[in-house]
Amino acid sequence: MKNVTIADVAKAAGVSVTTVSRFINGNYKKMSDTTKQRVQQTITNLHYAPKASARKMRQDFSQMIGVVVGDISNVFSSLLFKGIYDVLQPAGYDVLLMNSNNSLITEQNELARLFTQQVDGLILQPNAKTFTPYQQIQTAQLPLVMVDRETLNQPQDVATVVSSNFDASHQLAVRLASQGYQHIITVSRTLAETSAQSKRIAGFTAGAIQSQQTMTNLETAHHDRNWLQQQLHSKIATTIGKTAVVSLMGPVLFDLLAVCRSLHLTFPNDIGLISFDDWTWSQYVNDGIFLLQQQPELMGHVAAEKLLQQIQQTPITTMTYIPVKTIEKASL
Amino acid sequence: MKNVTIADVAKAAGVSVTTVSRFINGNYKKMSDTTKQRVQQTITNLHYAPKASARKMRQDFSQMIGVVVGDISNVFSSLLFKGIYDVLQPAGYDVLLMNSNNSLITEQNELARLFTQQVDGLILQPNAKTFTPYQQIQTAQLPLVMVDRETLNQPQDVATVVSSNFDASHQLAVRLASQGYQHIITVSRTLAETSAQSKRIAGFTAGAIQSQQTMTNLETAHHDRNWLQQQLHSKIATTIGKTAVVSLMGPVLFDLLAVCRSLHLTFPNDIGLISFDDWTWSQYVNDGIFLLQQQPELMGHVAAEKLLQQIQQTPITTMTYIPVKTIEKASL
DNA sequence: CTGTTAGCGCCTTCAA
DNA sequence: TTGAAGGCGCTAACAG
Repeated sequence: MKNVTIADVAKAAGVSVTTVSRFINGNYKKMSDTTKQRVQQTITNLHYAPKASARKMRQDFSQMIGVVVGDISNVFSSLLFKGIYDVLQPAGYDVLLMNSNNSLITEQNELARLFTQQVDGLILQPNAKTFTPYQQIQTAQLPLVMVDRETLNQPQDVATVVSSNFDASHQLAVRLASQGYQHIITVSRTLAETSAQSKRIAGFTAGAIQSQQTMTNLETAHHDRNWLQQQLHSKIATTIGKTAVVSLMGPVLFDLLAVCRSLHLTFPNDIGLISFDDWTWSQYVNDGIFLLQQQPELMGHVAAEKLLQQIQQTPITTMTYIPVKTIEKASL
Repeated sequence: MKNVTIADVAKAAGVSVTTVSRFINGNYKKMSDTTKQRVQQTITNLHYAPKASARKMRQDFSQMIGVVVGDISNVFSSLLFKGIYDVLQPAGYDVLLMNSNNSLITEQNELARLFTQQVDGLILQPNAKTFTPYQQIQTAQLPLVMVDRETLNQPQDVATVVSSNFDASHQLAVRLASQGYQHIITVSRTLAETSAQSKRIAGFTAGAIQSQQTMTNLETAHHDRNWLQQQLHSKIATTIGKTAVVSLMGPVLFDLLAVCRSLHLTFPNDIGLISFDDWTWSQYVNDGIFLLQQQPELMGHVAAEKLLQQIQQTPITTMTYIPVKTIEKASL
């Protein structure tokens, strides 16, 4: 039982390949009902399935979209993908998912592969600081949507979907002041200039200046949990007034909780504890952790829709900010 | 600037298409260094990228693998995918990811699309109870690996990777008895016969019989949290002896924690609390929740490796059980 | 070491 | 309402 082609179907049905092709593509206009029936029948009999690759040769689109995320084992990425998929699949697109491991080199390699696959569009959580490595995509006229991270020197017309990280952080800082917190300590894992974390730091800094609080960031990238513990201990021990500690990404919260336990710091008594997190598990830690939550699924949704619009040449708004949700819990 | 083809490169480099083709495919054996250089140069100059679809027409493989998971927003699925991807991508395969939403209909539709895309192999977290809907895959000689769920009437030679759900549950029941627990209540969300949850129930039941404990399952699929609360309350209120409550899947643990809080049940004092969960967030709830943890990433790894072996016609062991890890915490 | 050429399966213009 | 035929970009005989 070899590969069955459109010709096989045509022969078996006693019609021409053209007719079969028309049938496949839903061009029923010029086709008698009898023919239609017969073709349909033969197709199911022979288990015929048209081959996408052959199709792609003749058309100049592939009905495939490439998605490159930073780390699919991350809740953010997987929810983002879900949002994307739920829009693209019903629209008739198959999705090639690639995982860049937050590495620019891997990412560039994957982009090359997606080019080779002739995807009709690209949704990208970029790893590079600047837009330069993505210039080629624009040059190739390939519809593109950037998600979650803004690159520097990015042309105005590049569609982008990010969280309102700066605003949410800024507002929270001001609110913290109004609740009597005089010091803010943020804890990040990486300081990549373009990362969401940097925007958050910037937001808190701006808010702290405005509200006359102190603001420090602890960068844990090259340190272990002990280091964090020491830093936190010395900061808080030597400080007068209420301190709020903010985890700038989900995984950091794990570290922070461990450290608090070791240091016998309770919240909201000893410190205020806040975290950015895209997952609500922490509502079961004590009376819950105060959360700033992105909306990755919504972001995926919006990004996919923008991509489709680009493919259909519909003009789009290029920069979209998705609000960060505040989940109020007793840790503050 | 139109599509640049292999012919364009050939012309520009002053060689034949064959030579270019050979170069692309790494057939350097019969090629002078000068030619090689020239072709390389021209390719980069022209930004040439070979088109996968044209290639696929000539070869009978696509270098693409289809993966269908139940719910990508689930930690299990996303870690599973990561495991798969980390093996397949380095091996030169691109991965088409599909999300069946745990629906058989969606899944079948997606399988059809993957056929159309002529994937070289399939990794599937199946939704059907029986193997029948997947018969066609076998008939089409398409390499296939089933993950996470066993179907009924499944041919012996179908490669499968599942967690050792039964054994882990069985052993835990026995252990519970030895710790003085006389009653086991499991809480599930669905009772799909082939689901991992059913295997777990079976394991606990077998262990309970062996150790002379009572064993009840609470099926929450068509009920709300209130119902669960009432059930649990009445069971525990009317019971003499220690009771262990087991969440059979991660999300159920959320419900259970909420219910415990409402009923003022503490663990391990009032009840023993245990959960299957593929995510370790719960270590920060009180002194941590006792966990039975699958190893989705490892499962993906193994599944992908099995698939590659099938593609290379290497004989494989068809059924593999991946051990469930026990994370001992104070909730027991 | 290099080139010529025949298809792979499908869509689409053109003709009937 | 249907069919015939060319060609999409690439690979792999086969021929130098």
